[in-house]
Amino acid sequence: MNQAENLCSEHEHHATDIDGKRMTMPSTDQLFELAELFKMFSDSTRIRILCALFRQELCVASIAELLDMGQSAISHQLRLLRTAQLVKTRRAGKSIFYSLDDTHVELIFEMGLEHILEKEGHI
Amino acid sequence: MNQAENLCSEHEHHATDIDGKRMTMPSTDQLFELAELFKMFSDSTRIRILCALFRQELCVASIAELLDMGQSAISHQLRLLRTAQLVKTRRAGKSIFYSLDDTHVELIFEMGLEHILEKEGHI
DNA sequence: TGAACATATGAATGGTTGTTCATGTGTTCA
DNA sequence: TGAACACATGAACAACCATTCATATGTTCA
Repeated sequence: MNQAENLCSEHEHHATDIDGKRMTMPSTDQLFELAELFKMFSDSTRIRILCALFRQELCVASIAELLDMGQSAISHQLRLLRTAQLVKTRRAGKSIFYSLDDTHVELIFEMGLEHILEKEGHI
Repeated sequence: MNQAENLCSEHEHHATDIDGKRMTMPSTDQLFELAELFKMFSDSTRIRILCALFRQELCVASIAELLDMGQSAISHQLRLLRTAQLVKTRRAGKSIFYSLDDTHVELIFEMGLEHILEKEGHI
């Protein structure tokens, strides 16, 4: 029996400096915000919208047609993306064009795809 | 009135080559997988778990204590992270140690934090 | 101005999800 | 072996969420 195995029973839980670690972690508030950001990427519809906007700005009807979904559903999701400051709008006549409002989104997506490809290789 | 404003009425929706764009987008399946990945980051508890694992491997009880949550709740979340191949396990006696199983997670988080900081600056 | 169009939004709904409680599985050691 | 410990897991419940339907807002143009 080595020493590490015993620490749990002594309520130290194998961690030598839990309080110290907590201090170096991003604040709970920041991690909550981070979760909120990734929540925007956690839905297929929103991901497809953002991905479509990588290439060019698009109006709502274009996005709806591209994703083969109702205008209302798209509009609701765009509102969330707008609130998260991931997209911005520009009005042109009756249409409203949406475009990306963040330089990190593409990079984040790229690394997400790398993860997927890496894990697929292991199957 | 310029030409662009009219395209919506003609059901072209301002996009010159919608079909072409669809082909260059990642497949719907891939984007679904991508959403599933980001879904793992879309919860505060899971984010905090992963963040705690950046520094060192931890057993379940340590994580529960660190996050001030019940053991069962942590265990359920760890199961999801395991299924997503984001963490791996190592048994040591009665304890089971969890550690990160992906090199992209930290990079993705870093860019997420950059996004947050950038947007905070604009308020 | 008013009809047609593009988009936004509130309410309702079915599906999903995170936590808790109770219990099961696997390990250690006296 | 069996008690104590560490963790996993199934069921239940409440909270949340994405879509749809109906309708409202804002724009263009005849």
